[in-house]
Amino acid sequence: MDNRQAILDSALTLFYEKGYDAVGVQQIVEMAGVTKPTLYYYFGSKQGLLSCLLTEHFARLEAEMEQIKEAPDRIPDKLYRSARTFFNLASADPRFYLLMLALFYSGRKSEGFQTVYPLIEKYYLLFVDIFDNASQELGNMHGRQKQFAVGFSGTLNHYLMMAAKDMDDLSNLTITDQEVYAVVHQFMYGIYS
Amino acid sequence: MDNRQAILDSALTLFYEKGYDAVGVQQIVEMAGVTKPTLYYYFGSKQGLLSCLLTEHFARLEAEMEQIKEAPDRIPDKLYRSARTFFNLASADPRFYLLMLALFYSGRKSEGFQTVYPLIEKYYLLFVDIFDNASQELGNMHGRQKQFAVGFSGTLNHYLMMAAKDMDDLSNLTITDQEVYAVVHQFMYGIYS
DNA sequence: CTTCTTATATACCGATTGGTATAATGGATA
DNA sequence: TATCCATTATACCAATCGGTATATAAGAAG
Repeated sequence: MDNRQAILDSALTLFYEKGYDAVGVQQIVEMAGVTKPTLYYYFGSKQGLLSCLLTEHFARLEAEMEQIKEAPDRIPDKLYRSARTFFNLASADPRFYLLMLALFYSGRKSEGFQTVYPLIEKYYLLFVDIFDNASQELGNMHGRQKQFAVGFSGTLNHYLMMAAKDMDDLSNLTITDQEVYAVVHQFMYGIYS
Repeated sequence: MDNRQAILDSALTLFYEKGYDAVGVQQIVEMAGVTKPTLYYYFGSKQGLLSCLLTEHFARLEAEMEQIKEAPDRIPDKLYRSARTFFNLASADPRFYLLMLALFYSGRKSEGFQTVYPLIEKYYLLFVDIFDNASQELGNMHGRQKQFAVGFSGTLNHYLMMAAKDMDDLSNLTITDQEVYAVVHQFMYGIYS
């Protein structure tokens, strides 16, 4: 048994279910079957645990997103591949994705928001970059790149929120390629019009 | 001085800034310039305070949304008026709207979510109703009314999140009629296509 | 066998948590 | 004046909060 991993998994479940602030470290270690010093040995603090949890999950996006950014694809394809990547991440562990959303929507001065924001900003800036490099393809964007970046990621998040909403068993959250296409298609509609 | 109102206002600010779970009742009463028994006299519990806070703000929507539902307008007009109403609510007090969003995105088993959900569901069902009564106008919706309802309210929330994102002073959060039109227009695009 | 390092548990810390028992205000009513 | 009711403060509660000092167990290295 890997205690470190057990702690991470228990924390993810509890943070997702009840929220970061509402969960005590005591509850986490009990669920993981360890004691508090073990948690503090690996993660240093409650916030360190959250930070580590988020960073390790976000790492899965890293390579793939970098690839998409550098590829010579046209905008619709880049957006399609990005959406597919995000949806795959959400399917792989809905708990993580929904926790991320909850933290992102929480108060700016909260520990949770401040922990997740740097990670989210990274991928947000990557989207800005994609739209920046596409001025020639989409014509003059009049500085609306940021708006599109926020809009696109917001659209993806909203779609996943919708998909997860009515499920009580999140273990088989899947988004088909047709759905991905439809989401990106509808978003592009808004850009071209 | 109205102590009850002072408590509600302090709670709204703190809940919005740091999150419901991260704020203690002690902090609330200190900011309001009262003591704990005063808070418990008026609201009974911390959750009672939140519930009261949300209910009183939601009440502003009540009449207007009921009017929109009963009106003989066509779908685009109903959606436009609904959007305008929601945006006005957000403008009137961005703290409340963003708190509501944070609670809605928080874990299903959290006190905050369970408190806000019945209130949100009410207006969600109202949207479902609007789309239900519009089958003849929009053609066979193949049971996608709920999807549209979630999608529409999600679009509004997402737009307000966007608008509030980069503002450090939320006191003048305004959404113009042109913007409202654009948002609804883009959403309708997705429906007809 | 000894020493060093990694990993874990017992038992504790002061501070804060949501909540309350009790009493004292102060204005209206009788 | 006496009574009553709404409102507020002092002082307290057990429980939990995030975090730690100390000791110990186990395996690797010398």
